[in-house]
Amino acid sequence: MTEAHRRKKQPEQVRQQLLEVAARLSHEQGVAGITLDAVSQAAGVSKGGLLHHFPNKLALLDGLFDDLVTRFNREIEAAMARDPVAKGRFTRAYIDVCFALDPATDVPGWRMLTIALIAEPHLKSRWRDWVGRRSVEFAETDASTGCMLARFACDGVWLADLMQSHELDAEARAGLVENLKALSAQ
Amino acid sequence: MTEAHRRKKQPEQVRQQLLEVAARLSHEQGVAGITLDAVSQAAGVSKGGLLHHFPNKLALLDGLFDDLVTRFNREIEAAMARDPVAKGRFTRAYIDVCFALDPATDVPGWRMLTIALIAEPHLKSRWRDWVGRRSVEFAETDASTGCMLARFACDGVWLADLMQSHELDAEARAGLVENLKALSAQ
DNA sequence: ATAAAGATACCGTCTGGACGGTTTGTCAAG
DNA sequence: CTTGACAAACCGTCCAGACGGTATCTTTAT
Repeated sequence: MTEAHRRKKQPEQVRQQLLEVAARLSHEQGVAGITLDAVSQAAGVSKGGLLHHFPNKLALLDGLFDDLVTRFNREIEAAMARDPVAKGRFTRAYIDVCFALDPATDVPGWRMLTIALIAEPHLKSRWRDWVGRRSVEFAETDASTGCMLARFACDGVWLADLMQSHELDAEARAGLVENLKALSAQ
Repeated sequence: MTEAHRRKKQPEQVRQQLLEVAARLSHEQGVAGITLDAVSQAAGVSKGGLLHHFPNKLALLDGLFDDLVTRFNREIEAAMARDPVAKGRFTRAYIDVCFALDPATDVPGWRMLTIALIAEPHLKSRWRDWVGRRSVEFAETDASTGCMLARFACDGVWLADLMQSHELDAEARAGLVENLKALSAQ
């Protein structure tokens, strides 16, 4: 009842909790699982509490998008920093990050994002912006057909992970990574 | 009122009409646009009529899935029949069919399907079955890393078309096709 | 050949529940 | 004592599906 009133107020932590729960629910129950009721309840917060942090559902999806893209960006940049060769550097980072995703833990969040991306015109355009900026930024080093091809293949693998449609063992994945990296240098 | 009762009964045609309308609606209004009311009304059929053909909403999605996969299969087989070389034949057909999709007309149906695939565990497993059967069937000719890679890249391009995230002109697409086909022979 | 007897293909309304969002209230920290 | 961080009840809408019909087609019995 007044439970949450008594506990220490940690708005930032609650906000993070809400995002995590939303990602988890989308994994367990599909898109339909992301309802304000379900998210708030699973996060141990009332619906009003959720709507205090995110004024409406779209804002919640937006927050999730920001969160995940920020994380993705950070990993890409970290991977790029480790790569001494300029040509195809972005593409190799893309490959590494995509294949480093642990299907059991990381994919769920992205699964939801994909669905939201395709379903929500608003998020779709934000994603397009991200892709557009990146492709301009790395036009000098990563615009070759080989690089594009490699990145598209990453997306395909990622999609396969998402819908668990292909059974790829570690060996097959390693083989793919090797070939893709070769393409990125071409 | 009794209008539709008087018209000739054409169950198969009505069924097809319902599927077409469902695909169209998902294109125009997103997944949320696929409601029993909207589909039935746009197809010029009552809700009861729709539920006569498809006992519930999942059955409607199932029907859509069957319809589209059947069409996809037919095109794949037609493309394979035109290819004299055994090695990588399936993969090349896959490439052709994926790139032959007219983003303006064919994608809408697939867009909805993708969303449903990711969102609906039931359809997801049916898709997995299809992929599994195909990959067994063409294990001899299309199991090389190059072939797999090419097909994954197709999926990536198809995803990009779906969310209109990349601006690919005809030239870039042609270049991709060329490279992918080279990979299929490797 | 034909009429009765289903079977099939629909129609139109109703309901119960879910869901996004609002409002009002309450507690606690600064 | 004001403001931020919640709680809890509530509202309007939308939607899936149930239900009870009616009209047309098909089969069967005569």
